[in-house]
Amino acid sequence: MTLDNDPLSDTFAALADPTRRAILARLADGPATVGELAEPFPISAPAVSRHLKVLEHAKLIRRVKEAQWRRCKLEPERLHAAAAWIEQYRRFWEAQFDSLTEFIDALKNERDVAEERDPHDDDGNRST
Amino acid sequence: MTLDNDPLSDTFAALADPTRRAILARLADGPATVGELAEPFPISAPAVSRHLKVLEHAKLIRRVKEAQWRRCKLEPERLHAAAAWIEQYRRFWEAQFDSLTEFIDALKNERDVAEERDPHDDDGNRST
DNA sequence: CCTATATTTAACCGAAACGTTAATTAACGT
DNA sequence: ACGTTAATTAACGTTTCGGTTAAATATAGG
Repeated sequence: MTLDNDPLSDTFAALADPTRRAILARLADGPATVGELAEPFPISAPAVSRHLKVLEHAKLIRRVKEAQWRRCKLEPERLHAAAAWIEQYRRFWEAQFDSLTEFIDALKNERDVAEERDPHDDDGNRST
Repeated sequence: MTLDNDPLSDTFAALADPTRRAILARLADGPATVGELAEPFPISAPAVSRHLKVLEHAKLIRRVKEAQWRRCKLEPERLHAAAAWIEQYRRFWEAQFDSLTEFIDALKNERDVAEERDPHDDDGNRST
């Protein structure tokens, strides 16, 4: 639902795409232009542009015009809201598990994949 | 449906639907049968069944057969993973904001809506 | 003004999401 | 065995999503 649903749905929908998550991860290292963001991905510029529009609509990023570039910048407020929503269930997993390290590892792996070239390969661990 | 993508995509995609979030919220109060879960929603039983299948595929719930019922139960591990992923960005929002209460309020609102009758209500909490 | 660069919009396509109703499977109670 | 209840699967339609290429827009700079 691209229309103005509830913010939480927009946030989670935006996060449901690995390319968009990779874009956010890259943006966590600092602002970047659309071209810089598009460079690692094997998809066309319009496709990236649309991903950015989704992220912007979800208010996960903000784009500021700068000459002929649009510099993108992380906007963490909605991530905060999403985390707060999930945190409701903290008592559940705390009651059952306590293994945090594997999740940290998993997200680090995804981060590496994003930093590389191919964002839609989940177990594509590789070395350089 | 989401064929075997990465788990994180499945998790966020599952959370992107307000009906499914409401189902999870209800399940946070304890296990329930499909019929019990379907009752508050104005959609058909097959639609609910499919939502449950999405949640089960994403491993956010588990269904155990019990006579002619299928009791659904929250499975928090993937929520944990999703929270862990988002937590990467904690430093960003901590650097910029500190208003936590409004998010708590927002999720309470969504919870109320779910508990009521109509799960697809948008809570326009903030301006713009 | 003209051109190169950066990015978006338009038009289109196939696949997936989400809803429906009708039919089906499974288990219970009598 | 039969009928009832619980839930799913089948078949179908509409909308959204994610990708493409081609065209449009905007800005910098000779």
